[in-house]
Amino acid sequence: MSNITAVRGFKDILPEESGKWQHVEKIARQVFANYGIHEIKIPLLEKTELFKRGIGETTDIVEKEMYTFLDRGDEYLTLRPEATASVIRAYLEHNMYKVDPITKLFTIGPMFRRERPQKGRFRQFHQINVEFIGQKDPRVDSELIFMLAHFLSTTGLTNLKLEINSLGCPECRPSFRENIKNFLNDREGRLCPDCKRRLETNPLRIFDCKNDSCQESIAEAPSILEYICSDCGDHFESVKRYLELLGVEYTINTRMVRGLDYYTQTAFEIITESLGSQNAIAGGGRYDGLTRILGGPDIPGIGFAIGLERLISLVPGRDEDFIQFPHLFIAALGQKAQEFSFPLCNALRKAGIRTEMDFSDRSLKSQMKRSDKLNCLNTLIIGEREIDEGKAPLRNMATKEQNSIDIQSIEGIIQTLINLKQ
RNA sequence: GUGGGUGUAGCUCAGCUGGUUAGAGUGCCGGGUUGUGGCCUCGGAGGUCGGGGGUUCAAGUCCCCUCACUCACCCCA
Repeated sequence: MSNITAVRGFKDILPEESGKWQHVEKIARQVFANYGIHEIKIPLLEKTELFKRGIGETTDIVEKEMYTFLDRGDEYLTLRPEATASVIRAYLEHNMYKVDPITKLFTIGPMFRRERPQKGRFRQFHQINVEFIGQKDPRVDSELIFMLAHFLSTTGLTNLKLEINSLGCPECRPSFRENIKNFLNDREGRLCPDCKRRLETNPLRIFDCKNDSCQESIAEAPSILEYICSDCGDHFESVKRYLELLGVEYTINTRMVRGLDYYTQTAFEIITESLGSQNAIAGGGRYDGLTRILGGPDIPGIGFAIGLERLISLVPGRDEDFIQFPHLFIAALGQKAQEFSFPLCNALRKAGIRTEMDFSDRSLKSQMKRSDKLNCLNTLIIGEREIDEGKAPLRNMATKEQNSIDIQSIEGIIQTLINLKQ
């Protein structure tokens, strides 16, 4: 019988990697707290309708990437492909806007998209999401981006690039879309097959194509920024001004389009050179129409998602730099010492001292080897002789210094080791 | 969904044009005298050569199918 393996595109995060994950999540919680953002935990499973309406029926995510199933012949459910729709659903469902018109939320967890796996892209992947709901002020856009940059640099990332754009609003986007379509219709012969198809489905996507001929065709194309209405234009100008005020460097990428239909006005991405073709480590934008689409009142919002796998792969430092080594290894020699050490070991742990020991009663040499392998800071050697004398050598594994410590009482040993820790 | 690459010990890989009991490094376990780790040294365990079929006296090595992983397209975090 063959072995059962993990599902394609679903990854185990192994113990040696988890230190880095915890480190990054800890920084996230600390940074977010400074900006008054509170954690919300939302379900992994939602009614399919939520994503169809929220993300958009014709997006790639909804058309071909969702894990959807019929629940006991009753209703269609979907493993969430992104978090914003769920956060807004919860926000509306609990009437949070009535308690406080300004809400800042974050959530951390897995997302599911059935794409072909490749470098930096998995079918189950993790995101950190932040949503600022209830404010339209361009300063909100700018401080959200400022905070994202703050967070990423705190994790140690460098050489990141911020790109921003404005996608306009339901008032002004359609006219731009028509214009691009007309512009490209004349040049259809030079477009790649994919882009010919996009001409009908989503002409804005042609901006993203990497094909040289398509890029040439579109080089002269009008920019969306020439078409957005004055409200959107003013908003974008203010966002840029406030970014400058906050000292955030950016470049304008008029070709950036986003894959989810709910975005309006400000859109942004953080990209890196060092990740291969999946180069976006974070992305987001404003979604002022989303609450209405989901059946609520008209409430503006803006947010972003960070790809945790991508982020963590760029965090400097080796995996082992993020794990906590034991303070102490107890090498117990012989029956009597083992009997003495077992309760001692667990009393030390209870007192906050990371302690390890070995039950196999092996030679001191192999117990020392194990202490070394576990990277224990100190080793306490206890044999019959030590128990009789009430004193035992405590070896500092780095300096090789050995000091005799009192082992008359467990309380005494705990106190000695706590003092040593400081 | 479409292409390319790769699948040999826990891990990283070697195995020339098919030829006797499949190798190395690393990791693991144990020794190198009586109670002290890292270095060195000796020994040991560990592989249905991804799976299935075929060609052949003989296949890890050639052919076909299949699966998995991986990179790219696509899309996005």
